[in-house]
Amino acid sequence: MRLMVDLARNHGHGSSSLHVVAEREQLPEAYLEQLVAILRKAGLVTGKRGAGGGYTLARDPGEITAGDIVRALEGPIEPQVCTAEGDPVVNCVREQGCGTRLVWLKLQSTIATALDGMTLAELTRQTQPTTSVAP
Amino acid sequence: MRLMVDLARNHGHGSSSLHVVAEREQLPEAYLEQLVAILRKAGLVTGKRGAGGGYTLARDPGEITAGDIVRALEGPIEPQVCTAEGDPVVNCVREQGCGTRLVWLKLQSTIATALDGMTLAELTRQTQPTTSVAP
DNA sequence: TACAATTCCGACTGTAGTGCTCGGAAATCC
DNA sequence: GGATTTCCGAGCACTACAGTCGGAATTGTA
Repeated sequence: MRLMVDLARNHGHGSSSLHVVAEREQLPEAYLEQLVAILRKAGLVTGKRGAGGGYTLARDPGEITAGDIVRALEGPIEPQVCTAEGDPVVNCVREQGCGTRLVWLKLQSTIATALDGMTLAELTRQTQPTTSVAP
Repeated sequence: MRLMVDLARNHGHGSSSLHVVAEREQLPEAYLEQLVAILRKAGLVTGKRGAGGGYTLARDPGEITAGDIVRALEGPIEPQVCTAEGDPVVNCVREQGCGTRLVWLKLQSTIATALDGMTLAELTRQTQPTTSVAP
């Protein structure tokens, strides 16, 4: 998440190497490498190899939501297996009788709505960069 | 959760033993025992020992929310440690600069609102019992 | 009073996810 | 050719979750 917001902040100024991002965000570089691989496969970022390379957002910051990122990294939003996003009810034998399915369904849609409603553009707008850049 | 809804359904008809609940809800009794101990310590249910004993909701089903149950079993609602419910920001050094704290804060309040808005009474009203009882 | 039912309690186990490390191969720029 | 950087796979420590087990304390009833 922090990685993506960082990339969003630098969107339009070329690509950022993980090394730089890791330093800016105080995150372990080796770990980011692993995460960004998933984000790349999900089509959220694009990587460029070699010296001067790095990563860039694949879409405009206004077109990427927190939901996109969460889904890429953690799979479909499902408080319980029986309430997986979009899929038909397949894992639960109880369906009708289950007194709690309603809770998880409601929760799932609430969470999804909240996450899908926040774009990276908004997040960069509403927060300060971690290290201030000279003017 | 299923346990609590089951108790709510039987509220006003004496106490239910875990043995019976476990059978009705198809849940492992030994496991329920452990969970109900937590719920009891949280003041959500009361237990009565001995033959004919069992558990009862400590309050009216309309006075117990899904949020109460989740908080009892899983602790405060916090998508991230730095966004624990109610507490002042204490775990995060980044505070201002963190581009993602907003996401978790929003998520936390959304989830809490959703869970706190569902009472056991509503859940029993909107669902069928797992095994139908003869009239 | 004995017995059965039932809560109460603590310790233990297996599995999966999360955050993180390491070593190395491939591409790209200078 | 060398530095930079992405790409890839394997592995590790920790924690939470779901579940089991054995046994002690309490209470109603025959």
